[in-house]
Amino acid sequence: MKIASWNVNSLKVRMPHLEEWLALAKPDIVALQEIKMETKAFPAEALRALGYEAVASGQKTYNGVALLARTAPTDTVVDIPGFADEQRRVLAATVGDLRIVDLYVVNGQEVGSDKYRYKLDWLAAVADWLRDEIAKHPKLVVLGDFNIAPDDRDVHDPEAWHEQVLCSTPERAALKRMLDLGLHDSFRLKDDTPGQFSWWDYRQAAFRRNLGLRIDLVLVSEALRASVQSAGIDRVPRTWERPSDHAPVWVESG
DNA sequence: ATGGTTGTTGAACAA
Repeated sequence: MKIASWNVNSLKVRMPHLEEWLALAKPDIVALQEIKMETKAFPAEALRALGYEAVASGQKTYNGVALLARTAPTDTVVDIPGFADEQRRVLAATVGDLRIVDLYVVNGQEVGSDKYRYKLDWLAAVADWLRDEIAKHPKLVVLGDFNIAPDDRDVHDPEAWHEQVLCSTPERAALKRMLDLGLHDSFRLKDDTPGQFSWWDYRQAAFRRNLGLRIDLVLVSEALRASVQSAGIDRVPRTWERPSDHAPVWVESG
């Protein structure tokens, strides 16, 4: 069972890349972020033709998440319980015996900004929700664009990024509160080396110079931890023409 | 140098 996450930064632009990558990587479940389209525009039929059933929660211009699986996802939730939010950033569903939660975490723009405060409030609400989800569904996978680099191994230049957004102590503490529910960063179960990134800025030839951050994560619950065979980051689509700024990340379990 | 690139929408915003 291969489970992946990819921030595609516009599914309209990146649909050819998604199709190519599905054929290459053959994932069983894929969480997408930043589809940047309304739900009604989501290409469900094209994906079905490729062997994937899909659910989406989109909006005009920004955000938007979707979940693809070999069998139809059920029991879909698109709102954080008790947290009013017009932004379409979460999608939870059941696939087989797994509960999947796809997150497009708020970016936060700059430490101390209104958007940063929204990010921390949003993360707290999601953690509260996940506490209930993991109690109901022990086999839980939480994956997506977390917009947080878990620690300095995940940052190309920790000094430059020190206490900057995506790396600040309150953001990392919010992520730790999530992990403390009994979730594990699958990549770090298999690889403790620094310099393994999932996002590179479009500017300054950042990908070519590997000036990136690891901000896309696949978290697995304790019940799934021992089943993780391998985990990784697929840099290949980032080399393609007109790429997303994020690479797909994945875990193989079972 | 508060820069630079990309995407959506149509000059500004978000990342």
